[in-house]
Amino acid sequence: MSTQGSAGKPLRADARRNRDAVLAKAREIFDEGTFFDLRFDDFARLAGVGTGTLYRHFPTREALAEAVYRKEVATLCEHARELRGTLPAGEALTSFLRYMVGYIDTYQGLARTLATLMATGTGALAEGSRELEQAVTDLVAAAVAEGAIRDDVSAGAVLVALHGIGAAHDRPDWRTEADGLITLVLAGLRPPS
Amino acid sequence: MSTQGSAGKPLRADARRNRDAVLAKAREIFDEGTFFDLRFDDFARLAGVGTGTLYRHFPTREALAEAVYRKEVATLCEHARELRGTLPAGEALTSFLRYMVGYIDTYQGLARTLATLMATGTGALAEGSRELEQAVTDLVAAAVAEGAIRDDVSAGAVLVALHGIGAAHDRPDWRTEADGLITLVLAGLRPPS
DNA sequence: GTGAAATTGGAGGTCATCTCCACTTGTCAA
DNA sequence: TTGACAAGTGGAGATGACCTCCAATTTCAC
Repeated sequence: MSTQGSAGKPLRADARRNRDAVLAKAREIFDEGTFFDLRFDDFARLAGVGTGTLYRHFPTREALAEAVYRKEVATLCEHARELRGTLPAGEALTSFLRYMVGYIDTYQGLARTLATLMATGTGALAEGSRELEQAVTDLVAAAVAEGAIRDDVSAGAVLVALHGIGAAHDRPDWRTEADGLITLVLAGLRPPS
Repeated sequence: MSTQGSAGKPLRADARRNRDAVLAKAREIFDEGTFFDLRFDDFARLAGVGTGTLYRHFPTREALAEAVYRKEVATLCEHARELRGTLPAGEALTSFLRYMVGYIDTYQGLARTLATLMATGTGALAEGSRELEQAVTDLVAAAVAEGAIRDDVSAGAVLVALHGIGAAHDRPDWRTEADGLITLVLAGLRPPS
């Protein structure tokens, strides 16, 4: 955990303590999926800080969400890199897409929160999204280079599918449908022989 | 255009006029994509009615959105049925999916509004969604029956893909990616020979 | 230890949402 | 046509969430 805020300036000890407390509580509430149901003021109380402090560290709800989201994305990207290093590119891509579904399934609340954020579309997620996007793009590019998948469809198409899976997670039969979509996409990606 | 409200009770002439005025203005603003940026009170002014009247007819923003959305969905479903009647099932499905992308492309504002609504997930869209879902399910079932596509993936998977396309419409390269995803899904749907 | 600078936290201003009800308009039977 | 009652209207104002501001407090370099 870094000793500085998002701007790079070193924070005073008490400031850092408070910032971390807020982040920890936010992550907790993210997981519960109630992040958007809570009054922002009450949230400050829950984290044990005053509203002023909360607003100083995170000027908007979205800014806070983004801070939490960044850690998640970092973890996912890390996993993508690992796969990339240990498997043939085609399998790495397959494995990663399956992993994403499982990940979203496990952290349903998080998925709900993220879906809301994306749709509200304040662009707060731009940076985190770009990182994840890059990871998927790399996997796809590598698979194309190996000839494991067709080369006439962009990685963006796969990302849109993932976006849909994340956004639709409240469907009753979500897991089956998500797995099914990944199956379709992977089948569709096979190079025409 | 019906002469009654959503509950089925016949409305008085002035009530119907107001309701229609609100709906017409709502549709307009839907298209602009600013539906969620507007104060609900101001919206009443724009439609030429008092706030009380607005709230009487549509208790929430979502209720209003749903009323507009229903018409759109009805149009889309009608188109699906037409295709279903004039083309072989496999082609009807292909055509419909391509059509949906074009439709969303044309009505970007509408897409943005719908994406927000879905993510906010008040369930207000449940009924309209179900109708659209049924249309796609029918197309898929018919194609399976004809042996035009594989039978081991549910229509839900296709819907999730569509959901993603609708939700991701703000991506810079959206149109290409959406077309690409449809291509992948269609290719993935081909029966393993 | 001391002073300067950074940080805190909650009281209160601001503004969108929604309710309420005195008044207006439409409907229908005679 | 007219009267009387039901249905509908609309905007003033209550409500409550969001965010700002600044006096008091804490940290840290010297």
